[in-house]
Amino acid sequence: MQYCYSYPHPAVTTDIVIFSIREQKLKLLLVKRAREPFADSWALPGGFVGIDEDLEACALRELEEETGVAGVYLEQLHTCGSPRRDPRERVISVAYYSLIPSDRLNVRSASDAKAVAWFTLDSLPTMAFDHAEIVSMAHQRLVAKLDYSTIAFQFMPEEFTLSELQTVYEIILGGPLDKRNFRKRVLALERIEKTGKLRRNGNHRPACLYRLKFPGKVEIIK
Amino acid sequence: MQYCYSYPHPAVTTDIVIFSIREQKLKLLLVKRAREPFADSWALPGGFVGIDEDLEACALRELEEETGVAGVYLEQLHTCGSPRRDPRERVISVAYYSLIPSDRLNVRSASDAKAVAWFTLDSLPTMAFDHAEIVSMAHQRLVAKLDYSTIAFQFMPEEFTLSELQTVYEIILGGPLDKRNFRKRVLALERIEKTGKLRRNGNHRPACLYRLKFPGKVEIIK
DNA sequence: GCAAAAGTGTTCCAGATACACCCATGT
DNA sequence: ACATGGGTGTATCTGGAACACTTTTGC
Repeated sequence: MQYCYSYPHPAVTTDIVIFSIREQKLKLLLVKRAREPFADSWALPGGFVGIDEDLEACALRELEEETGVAGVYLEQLHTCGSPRRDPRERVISVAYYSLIPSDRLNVRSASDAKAVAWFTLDSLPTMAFDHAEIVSMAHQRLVAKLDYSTIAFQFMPEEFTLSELQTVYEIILGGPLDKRNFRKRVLALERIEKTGKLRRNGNHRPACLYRLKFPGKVEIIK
Repeated sequence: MQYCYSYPHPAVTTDIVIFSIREQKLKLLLVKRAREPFADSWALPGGFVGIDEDLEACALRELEEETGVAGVYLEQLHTCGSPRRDPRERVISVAYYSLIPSDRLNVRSASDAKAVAWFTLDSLPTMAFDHAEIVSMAHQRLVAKLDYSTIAFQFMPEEFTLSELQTVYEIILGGPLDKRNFRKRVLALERIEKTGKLRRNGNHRPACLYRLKFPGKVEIIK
């Protein structure tokens, strides 16, 4: 079967930068390419957009195929279309990034026989295509959004403690935060509430558990 | 001549939201479509991406074709790819927005027989495709960027007065600003400098002229 | 000398920052 | 009783907001 046009058409893909907090580090998910080009290189999960498929739907589908998770935060990042970024044909890629709560551990190890692994940002392998650039943009955007949005909440499981939330901010920002100021600020947002439950975790006072008032909703603050 | 692929490919276009300050208003440039679909509707300037053409190069080309201006600020906004946004075939559009200095008046009235006109944001005509959404996103982005970047400087001609710059901010933000606070803030950025020249403009004290220290460069501030 | 825009500093307030101790639990 | 992380309030600092008069020119 052939699909013919009176002028040349590019192919269009989506690629997804999938962030999560794992083992107290900010990590992202890469897949090992099975086929040429860049066979055996690591790359962002992604794939071709179906001819009747919405761009975001495509990204969500790829996300679920690679990680087995659905219903997570997804945002469009940038569209890369340099004419020679793919040696096969002209490919324009719409990049998305996604934040996955730490408790969604059921990442399929190898959905369609591809190796899948989490990498920290400071130990990234050489990546296929222009994926290193995309990752860099996504990271910048994530860090910027911590400041002026509630995006970090998307890393949290359904119930979490304020200390856990603070740790997430500290991991992404790369430095310690003052506990009292952090709590004051985050509670003043009025976007989280106590569940009433406590978490007993070790030889110390149990922590109050919180939940998001508006799960899935990322708001601009300030 | 036919171009054939083993699976269906979408078409890709760029569309450009062209902002400028004209007659003390924030306006944007629209073109009247000559052909179907949406013949005689107003639409954003834009067109198909050449198979070997970079996305940004395509936007710049369209921009120059419609306005006759080159070397202006251009930024990628969003990629729209809803499957039914164009009735002809699947078209994915990479939207850009652009800021044009007020003195670049040489907008070609009708480059290729199309009507071209400037519209204020509160008197926009019904627009083709999803262009109204794109305009709305571009406007939001512009307003947001005023706050945390030096983007507004891109509306200025080579030489300008502080009052003119303040007027640009007031027009976009839609309200008056305090003159002393405005000057303090904008000079503290250290991105503009006196040319040494004065502008005599009426029955009053002449104003110092300023120029950008880094023309074309938009920086994040704060 | 009068009208009209250019230019210039200080006070005040709110939001961010710095900082230290008691609490509840497990061993 | 002690070790461990959980939880809380106040003083200070800093950047933004409010605000009014003098200067230079053209008529």
